[in-house]
Amino acid sequence: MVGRPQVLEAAVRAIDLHGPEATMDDIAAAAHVTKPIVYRTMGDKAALTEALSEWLVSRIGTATVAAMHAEQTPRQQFHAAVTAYLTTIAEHRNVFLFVNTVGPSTELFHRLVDQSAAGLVALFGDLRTRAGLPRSGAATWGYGIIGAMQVVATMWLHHAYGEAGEIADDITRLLWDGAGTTTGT
Amino acid sequence: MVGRPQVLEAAVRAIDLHGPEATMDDIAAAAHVTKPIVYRTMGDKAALTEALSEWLVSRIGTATVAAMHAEQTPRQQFHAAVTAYLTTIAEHRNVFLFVNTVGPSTELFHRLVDQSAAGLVALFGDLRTRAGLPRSGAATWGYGIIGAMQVVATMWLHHAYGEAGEIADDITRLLWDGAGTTTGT
DNA sequence: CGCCCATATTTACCACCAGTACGAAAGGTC
DNA sequence: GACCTTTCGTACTGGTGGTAAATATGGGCG
Repeated sequence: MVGRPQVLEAAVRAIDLHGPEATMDDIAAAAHVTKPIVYRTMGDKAALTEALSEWLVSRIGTATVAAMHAEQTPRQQFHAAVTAYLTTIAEHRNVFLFVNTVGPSTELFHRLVDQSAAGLVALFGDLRTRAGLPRSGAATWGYGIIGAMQVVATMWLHHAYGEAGEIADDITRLLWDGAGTTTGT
Repeated sequence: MVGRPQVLEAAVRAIDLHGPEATMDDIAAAAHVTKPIVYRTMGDKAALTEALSEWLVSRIGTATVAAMHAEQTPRQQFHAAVTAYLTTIAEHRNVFLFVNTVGPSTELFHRLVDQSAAGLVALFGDLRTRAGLPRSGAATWGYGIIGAMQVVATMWLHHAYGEAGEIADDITRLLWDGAGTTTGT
């Protein structure tokens, strides 16, 4: 009897080995088990992907809280969170790419994005109301930040330009300071 | 003899009809032609997707120049460009979703992103050097803006929350003004 | 000990879609 | 009219997600 944890761990191993194109058979083989077992345990590929996403998000979360300190300014905390995100996905590069294999026009994508955005929405919802802005716009901010991180990270992994810290500098200048204010226009 | 324009137009029609899951057979049928013809004309699905992306980008471009005016402030121009982007993809919703079916861990995705980012990189590269920032960071800004627009647009099309103008307001507050400066922290 | 049933697992399959080989037909040339 | 070239359609392959039916495994009971 093989459970979710084993299959998940096997999936990570298979994806580390075969890259983001790892197939369900590869994952089953890595778990020393056959495909129907994987399907009985995990549901379908979307569910497995969702589980892997949660696995990644949790890693990013712990890396983030480890990097953020109370005495930092909000901007410094934002920068630390971005750096934690980048270094974590770099460590689990293939899993990140596998999770991001899901096309943006799928139901799973919407769930994953809404899930990831939830924390940001709560955070910026409060900040916005305190600043007199309608709370509703926080959703757009959440989506925007998720999307920006996603694409920057993907292209960064692909082109390998710059260090994580430099990339985090520029992301912070864009998302926190704003492109317009940074360039003085 | 059927050429690229006809196939492209047929692809748009087929995708409008069948949604973003339209298959190569659907497109061939819409062109009143068989699949090998489509492949001889367009190469493969990636090439067709790339052509559709260029088609969309060009529409967005004309909508953008129509919406931007010289007497506007840079911020107003940015807002107008975002609004043009959103309204254009809303008109061609399924084509947008089809193009975004391509997984972010593919070669095509990287090309499309680099392509779309090129203009932004040139623009913000100049602005950044004028502001004393290293030009290199413009790539990250380009990727970030592309990603933010992509995900916000996808979720907006899916959830249909708010008007294009409102979404553009919030995107502008995020990407132009900055989340930190807008919320006063 | 031997039989039988329930459960767990594998084998073997289907459906679907991108991409292509090969044959048929059409049209031009001598 | 016969031959050749070019163009197109049919029918296939390969590979992947997903599943149904056959099969092994193990435990209770006569």
